[in-house]
Amino acid sequence: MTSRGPEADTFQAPETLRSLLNQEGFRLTSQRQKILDLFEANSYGRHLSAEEIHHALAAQGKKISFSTIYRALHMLVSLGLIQEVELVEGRKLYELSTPSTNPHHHLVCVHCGAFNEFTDEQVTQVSARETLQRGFSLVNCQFTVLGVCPQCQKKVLTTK
Amino acid sequence: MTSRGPEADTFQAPETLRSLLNQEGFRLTSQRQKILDLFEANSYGRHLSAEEIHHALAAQGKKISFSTIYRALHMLVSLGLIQEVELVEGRKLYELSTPSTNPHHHLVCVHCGAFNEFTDEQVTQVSARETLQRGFSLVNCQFTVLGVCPQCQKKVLTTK
DNA sequence: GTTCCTGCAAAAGTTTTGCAAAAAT
DNA sequence: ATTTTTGCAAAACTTTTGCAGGAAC
Repeated sequence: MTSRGPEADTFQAPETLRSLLNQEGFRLTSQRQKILDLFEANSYGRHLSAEEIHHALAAQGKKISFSTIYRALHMLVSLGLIQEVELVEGRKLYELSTPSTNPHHHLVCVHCGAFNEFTDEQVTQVSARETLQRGFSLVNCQFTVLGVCPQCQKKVLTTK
Repeated sequence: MTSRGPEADTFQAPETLRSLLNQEGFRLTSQRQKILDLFEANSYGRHLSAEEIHHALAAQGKKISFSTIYRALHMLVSLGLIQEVELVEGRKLYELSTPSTNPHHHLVCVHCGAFNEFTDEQVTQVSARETLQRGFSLVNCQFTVLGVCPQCQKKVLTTK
């Protein structure tokens, strides 16, 4: 399995998923379909962990083992369809890929874990510039801003 | 243990380490001293994992248990002396804190794991702006750019 | 002397792997 | 028919925790 690199930044229409997989020597299984469906149903900035995927599918009566989930996630990452982000410690999250010209970033509350997303042209430009300067090819960038959200600021003040 | 927040961004001279700890109800132990020494000896952008700390200290004939290492790291983070970064998956790295007005960011090769650091005023401004806009207080920000370094680009081309 | 800290060993949590049965091509 | 994929169970890996003995204050 090799990464497809930065050019793989457009979504695949559902009907082409099978041929995309077959093209790479993979097979379209109901498990993989369900997992990708879940991402697409949650496309508005939802991040999913393996645990959340397992739970959500179980709730729909579709039990998929963790090994299958992890293997599917790795495959989807290697195809460039989803990306790994690490907002929460000790656990990987996955989200649908966005075009590399328009990555989005995260503002996370260190107390409650709530997060906002934002896009920023300047940040995108910086990633392009830094990679170019050093001869790297750009794969992806993650900008995570950690702070304390307004609600938690109040809590902290009143608790102490 | 509570976070000291963004104001805790100046280094403590070694002789004041004890009083800093005592002030917070902690004690200065040889283990904690050794761990912090290691960070200071590696201050030029070195990131250390718990495993690397354990190994480095063992090499100096100073065996410290993982539980002690992890507990010390947590304490040093809560005091604002070091910070957690997640460049490599599934493992936390720690580095000496830098002033919050001058955070540095990372350009990581997804193939070999090599990384460069850089600072960027624009990125710093964006983090300040985003937190302000949403009423968050800024704790820290991590900008990680993933790419393929020049050496690995050559390897990939010749191997395929 | 009291309180905090260390080390051990065991546990917890997430992710990975080997293997036989099942499914996709 | 062949090759990939799944599910299970077990392992691997990093990190956390309980507790008795030891160190710092």
